[in-house]
Amino acid sequence: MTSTESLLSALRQDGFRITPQREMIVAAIADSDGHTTADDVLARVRTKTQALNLATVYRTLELLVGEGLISRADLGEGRIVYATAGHGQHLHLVCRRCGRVIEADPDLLEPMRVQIALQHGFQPDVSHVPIFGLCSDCAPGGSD
Amino acid sequence: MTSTESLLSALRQDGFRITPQREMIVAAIADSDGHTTADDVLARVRTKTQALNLATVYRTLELLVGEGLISRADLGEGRIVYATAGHGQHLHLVCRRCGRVIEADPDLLEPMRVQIALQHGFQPDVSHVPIFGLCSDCAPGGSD
DNA sequence: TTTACTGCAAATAATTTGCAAAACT
DNA sequence: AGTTTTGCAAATTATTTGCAGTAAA
Repeated sequence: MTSTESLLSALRQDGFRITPQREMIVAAIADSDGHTTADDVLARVRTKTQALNLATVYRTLELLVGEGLISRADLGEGRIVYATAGHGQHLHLVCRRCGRVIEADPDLLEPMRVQIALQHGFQPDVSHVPIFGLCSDCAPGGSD
Repeated sequence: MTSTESLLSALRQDGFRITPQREMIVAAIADSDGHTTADDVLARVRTKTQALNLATVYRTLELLVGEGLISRADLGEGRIVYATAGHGQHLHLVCRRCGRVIEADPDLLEPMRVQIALQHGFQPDVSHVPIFGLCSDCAPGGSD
């Protein structure tokens, strides 16, 4: 079963209706390799049909996040990205200067996650963690 | 020398003018225990005088961040907080559900920071790191 | 048939910007 | 005096919302 199908059936099970718009939105999220924005979802769907409004994208994204079916990461500067929950963990290194987003090994978060859970009873959303800073190209005093 | 004074002299050294507005804004940031928003800065200053416009707050905050004199952290949902750079490191645990922000030991970041630097040449802004998730009160299946 | 969902357009809200007046150096 | 900075108000951008029509179940 594709991830699109499982997301849709989860929605249906929770009593929500499956509309063409929702199908297309979910497919667009699943298609993206795991990082989409509201705008991007609209653009992807619009390559196929005009039958989708941005407001609907927002509403559907909100619905999916609320149902825990997709995760949401705030990369700063209004950049909010979504990914299917089954897509695995992400550690995004977001460059404050050039805006570049680098993927790092999410296992690096494990020790910290465990300690935070132990010390504060806080459950970090390790599925999608943004870390801000400067990439090698933008860092001052770098070796380049 | 207070941190307010050092920030102002740094500004002056870089060729910027010291205005009453900038003095008040810098003092407000230093006064706050290290976490302020643009709105909060305006409110703090407004308790003393009306001679300050929100646009000026934004411009000054941007200036200070650009000069590296204060750090800026995006806590999501439009919550952007500022802190004086000399205020030490912060690890914010931001609850996605209730919005609570818990302070954690920034040393927890060290191992990850080192690995990220080694593996990607990326320099995380460890002065102010937000981690999103669910606090003990909001986490499902918690022990409460 | 019933009620949820969608599209449209207007409403929000936070931040940014142009420009003339005011003020730092 | 000369240039930067400020205040004001309008512009911008992303997101949200009301409402009436459309469609899933």
